[in-house]
Amino acid sequence: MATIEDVAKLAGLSRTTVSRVINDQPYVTDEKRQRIMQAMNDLGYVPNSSARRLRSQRTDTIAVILPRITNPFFGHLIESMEEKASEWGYQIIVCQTHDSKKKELDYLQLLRTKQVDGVIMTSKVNDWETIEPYLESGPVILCNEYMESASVPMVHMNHRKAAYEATLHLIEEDCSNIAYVCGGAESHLTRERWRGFKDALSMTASSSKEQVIIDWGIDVKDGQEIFHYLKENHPEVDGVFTGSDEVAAGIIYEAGQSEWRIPEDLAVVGFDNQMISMLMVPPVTTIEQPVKEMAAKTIEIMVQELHHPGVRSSQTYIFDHHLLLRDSTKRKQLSVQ
Amino acid sequence: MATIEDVAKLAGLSRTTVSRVINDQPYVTDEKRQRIMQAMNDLGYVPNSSARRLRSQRTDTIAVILPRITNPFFGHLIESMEEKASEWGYQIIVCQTHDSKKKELDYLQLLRTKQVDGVIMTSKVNDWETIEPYLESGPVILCNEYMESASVPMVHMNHRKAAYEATLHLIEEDCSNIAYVCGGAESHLTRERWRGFKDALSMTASSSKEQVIIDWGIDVKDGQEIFHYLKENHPEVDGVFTGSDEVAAGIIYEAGQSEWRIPEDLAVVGFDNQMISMLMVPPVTTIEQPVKEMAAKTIEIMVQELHHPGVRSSQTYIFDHHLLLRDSTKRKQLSVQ
DNA sequence: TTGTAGGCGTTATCAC
DNA sequence: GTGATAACGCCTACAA
Repeated sequence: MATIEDVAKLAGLSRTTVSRVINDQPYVTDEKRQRIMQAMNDLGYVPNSSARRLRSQRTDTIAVILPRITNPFFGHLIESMEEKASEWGYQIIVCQTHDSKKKELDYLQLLRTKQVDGVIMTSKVNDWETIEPYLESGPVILCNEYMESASVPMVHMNHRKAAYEATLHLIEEDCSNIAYVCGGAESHLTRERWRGFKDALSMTASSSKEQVIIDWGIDVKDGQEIFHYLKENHPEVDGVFTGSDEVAAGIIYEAGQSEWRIPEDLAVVGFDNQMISMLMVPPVTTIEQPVKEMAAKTIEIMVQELHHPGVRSSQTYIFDHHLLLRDSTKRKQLSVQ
Repeated sequence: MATIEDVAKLAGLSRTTVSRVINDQPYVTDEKRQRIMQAMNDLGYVPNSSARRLRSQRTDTIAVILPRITNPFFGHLIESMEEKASEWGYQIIVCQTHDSKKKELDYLQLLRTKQVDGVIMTSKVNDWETIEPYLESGPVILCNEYMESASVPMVHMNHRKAAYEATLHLIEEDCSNIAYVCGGAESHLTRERWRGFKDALSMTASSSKEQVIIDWGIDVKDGQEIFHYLKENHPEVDGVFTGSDEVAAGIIYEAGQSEWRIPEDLAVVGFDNQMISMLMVPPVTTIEQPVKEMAAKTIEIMVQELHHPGVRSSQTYIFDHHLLLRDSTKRKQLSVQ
């Protein structure tokens, strides 16, 4: 590997001057600049990034913590983040926790060891008290996941309101026994959805029966099992609010296998407006999140914090959801027909 | 930020001894080891990774180049790679090219600037001649995408054979006008599939009509458009081989909207065995790739190359596919019923 | 068993 | 305009 020293020698100049050329600085005659460029070319020189990092104390890299990238919501989120970040000259490193507290901390450690300049958390499994000490080492931003009291910037949707609207919709479609399905790690986001769900239920005088709650629904497979669980143990349930389109799809798929009719026998609401929610038969009523916008805003804040360190903001940006009504909940119109 | 020097001072010892403790080396009395650990704790010391990288000339990071992470096939691939890599203490950085030649080269450049120790290419948009010079800077492995003549290790399926089998299956199901759909960048992988497709067709005396080829099918939306394209321009087509489950899903969805029957009016084959292929109505016949195994093997080779540099192998590992027969192609049995 | 000192490749500071 | 020189934080001969 050629170093800056080699270039300097070949060009018959000093490292300093070469460095100036590399970094597009002034105070170099055109003639020497040419000579140096030539030398760099001849040697196939490229600046060593480890050395630059050590010297500049910056890595131009951002860590994004998420549960698993195969969850399409996070896939889309990180895709958008990567695009935006690269516009600013930053790299993204993907940190999958698989909901492990240890892994999450390992990844936060990247901030301490200066392998990344900042961390974006799209999920959170450790307590905030455990995470807080890491803030000293660099900016941390919460995107998607959030908390009550902000000590860091947060970018997210109002999940409580979203869940509220979705549940209300189920009620309006004459569901009288609505099950609640969530999954993944216990989190504020999940609690917010739960609150929204309860808010809606409390609007109605009904719900005599005991509430059916399922907290282990993450993917399609879980959805399939959940259907059978409901069928066996809670045949009275006629509506389900799920925290993900994948779970909703699993339920609907298995319902089809068992010759249940959706939405007549069971209305289903998903979350995230993934492709799959449109493709299912029947298509799934779901909640759309402005993923790109949230990703862009998050990167924007991060870049700002990195460019103006010390100005630690803790602003919160809340985005609007959009309830997409589809056939998986269309009970009234169907019965009229 | 505390440095090794600070720790040494606080413990009343030298940097060397501290370094020994950090790296779990022998020749340190237990007592001093304790003292140093204490000091590290008190100062909240963590080794600076940029310095380590510069010193050791290693980054413990691997770049994975792919078109887009929201394509589930690549999502699963990178998920498995990340898991395996982290077992070996390596990080993965995600490099989405979006099929841009420039981006691909930018990412390969990471190898030159020593930001990563090695590169895994799961797709390839530039010519091999363009890529070859980068091999000097570190190991490059092809996973999924491949070439005729190997100068680097390759891990992949036999796409020709897979396409052959899938097409043969369509023929056996009495499809007489089979359209071929592929997408993304022109690549060897695509060409191999095309060959397999032709191999199968050449087995039959039929196919009087001109071949219908569509080369712009990547995702669900494309699939939807392709359906309409076929409906308008090639109503004689009664079978489609697609290079992706997403495209297949799009076709099937739109066929449903137009009241076409699948597979009676049109049989559809997908690729990759994504969740969606099982969930569609009807479920989609598809080709399963051993994603986890390929990912694991790729990381294994990479780690080996990194641990024993110089021994540049160019071994090829070919994995078997598995054709999953589902209802989207079940024409014969249906007509018998 | 411990410490000294040099260097990994850059860039910033200060002289010239 | 240009060039010495000193860091950045760490590891590792080599010496003691």
